[in-house]
Formats: sequence, C-alpha cells, structure tokens
Amino acid sequence: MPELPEVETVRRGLEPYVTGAHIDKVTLNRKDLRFPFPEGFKAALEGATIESTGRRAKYLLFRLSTGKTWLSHLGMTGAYRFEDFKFKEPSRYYEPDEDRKHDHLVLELTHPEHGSMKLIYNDARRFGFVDLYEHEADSPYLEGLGPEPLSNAFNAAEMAERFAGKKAPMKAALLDQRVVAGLGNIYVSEALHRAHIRPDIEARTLVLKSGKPSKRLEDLADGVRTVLIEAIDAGGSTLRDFRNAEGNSGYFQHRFAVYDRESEPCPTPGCRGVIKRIVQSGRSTFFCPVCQH
DNA sequence: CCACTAACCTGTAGGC
DNA sequence: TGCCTACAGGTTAGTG
Repeated sequence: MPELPEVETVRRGLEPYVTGAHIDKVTLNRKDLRFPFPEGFKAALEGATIESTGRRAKYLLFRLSTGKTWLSHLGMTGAYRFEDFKFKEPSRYYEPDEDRKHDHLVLELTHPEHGSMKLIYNDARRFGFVDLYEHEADSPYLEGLGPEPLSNAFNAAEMAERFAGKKAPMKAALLDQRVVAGLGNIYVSEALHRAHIRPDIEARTLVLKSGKPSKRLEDLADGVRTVLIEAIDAGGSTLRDFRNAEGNSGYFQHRFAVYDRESEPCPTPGCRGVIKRIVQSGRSTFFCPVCQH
C-alpha cells in the first residue's frame, strides 16, 4: 500500500482524532511484527497523551507528552483504523472490518472532544514495524534518509550530487531512500514517465560533467514533486484494500499514467507508444519506450 | 562503497 | 470447486 502519499494520507486521517488523545491502554496481540515490539513499548504509551503527529519519508511519527516518539512503518499492508468511534457527521461513520486476525496492536484512547475510541493496527504480511525513542533523532531509521521530496531541500542540484558516479539504473537510484525519501515502486515509474526518462539508463548520465544538473534532471525533480502532490490531493492510491483511518479509499490509481498499464496506449499527448513492463531488481517497472529516452 | 539477490509473510488473481 | 504458480505498495541481510 504505502508510499509517501499514502502514508501522508494516513497521517492526515489520524491527526484530528489522535492529537490530544490520552492512551488508556495498549494491547499487543503478538510479540512481533517485522521485528519484536521494542522493550517497554506498551508501558511507554500507556498513560501518555499524543501531542502531535508527523511523517518522514514513509515513517509515521507520534510525539508523546512524555517527550518520547513512537515511530510506525506500514510495510506493504499495514493500516490503521478506528473502532467504537462516533463521528460527528453520521455519513463518516466507519463500519469495522470483519477480518480481525491481523489486528496486531490496539490502543484504547480518550479524546477530550471525540470521547473514547480504539485505534487498531492491522497488517497481514507484517512487513510493518513500530519503534520507540527518547528523542526522535535517536532513530536509526531516520538517519541517512535523503531529502523530503516536497521540501526545499529537494531540487535538481541536490539530486545531481547524489547521482554523480552512480551506475545504477534510474529506477533503482530513485527507489534508494538515501537519494530521495518516500518514493516507492509506483511513483518512481510515474515520475520517470512525467520527465520522459527511461528507467533503465544509468543515473549518472543525467549529471553534467561539472556536477551541475541537466535540464532533464530539473524535469525529473518536477515530475517527482508534481506526482506526489497530485497523489496526496487525491487521497493516495488504492490497490487491493488500502483505506485511510476513516475508512475511505484513495483515488489516484485512476490517474496512473503507466503503473500497471502494460499494453495500454501511452497517455502522453501525441505519443503513439504502448506501455511496456520490465523487471528491474526483481520488481515491475512500467514505461513508454517511445516518449521516455 | 556499490550493485544485486534472497528473504521476510500472507493474500489474491489467473490458468488449468 | 480446487490446486498451483506468480505476484503484490518495502526494507534488510548477505554476497560478490
């Protein structure tokens, strides 16, 4: 499910209901997700209040009144949902899932305005995980991440530095979280199509000799930014069963230009190409062999 | 340091 | 209906 736009959609869905909520009780339905729950996780959360939410790359962050930070990664299939929660507007009332066997973490919350509710983490494949820190800066997962693609720290010149000398294909370079933080398999294909760049050329070929960015790298930075912004505006993409915490699905998948569109005509105006699927480092890449070069 | 593969785990879609 | 295979949004450990 979750690349940067989906994680941001989840954060925005949780934010109004968990900010200011007191954590009354935490239940762990197993001892591990991808990794064991950290030592003292339950005890650290119980009795604390969630003061704010955040996101870095694909990591969700919950800052607690105790000063500690709870980090959550959704892996491939992780999802949060609310239960026992009465929305003020009845149309947004969420019917709980019937399949609870992958409910791994349950937080019982009391919110000053919204009352009591449960926040439940469900994750079929258990590639997700949580962690806990005295200070956010202690997180090994956040260390070494590249710039947030929607911040000023991300631009073509900055990418040029990180692409310099890289023989890896563009696809792999953009998936590398140390280069840009938050892109995944879908949005890499989409961003490269927007910039008309083939996914299988070496990353270093877009850097000029002086180390300065080329026009094509400027286009790529634009492609990354615009696709992420549009996807967030659409509430993320829904493949399989992704829902945000309010039970709504995203709509961006209807706007994929190339992802999962093998054999369909290329949507670039005037282009007569047909979308092709190739496999790079074990994962599908979709692109147009005519307008991407 | 770089580049690539296998592995983690479960569910689902498609072929027969 | 059932059985089998391929594949799925991510990251890490291991190899060369």
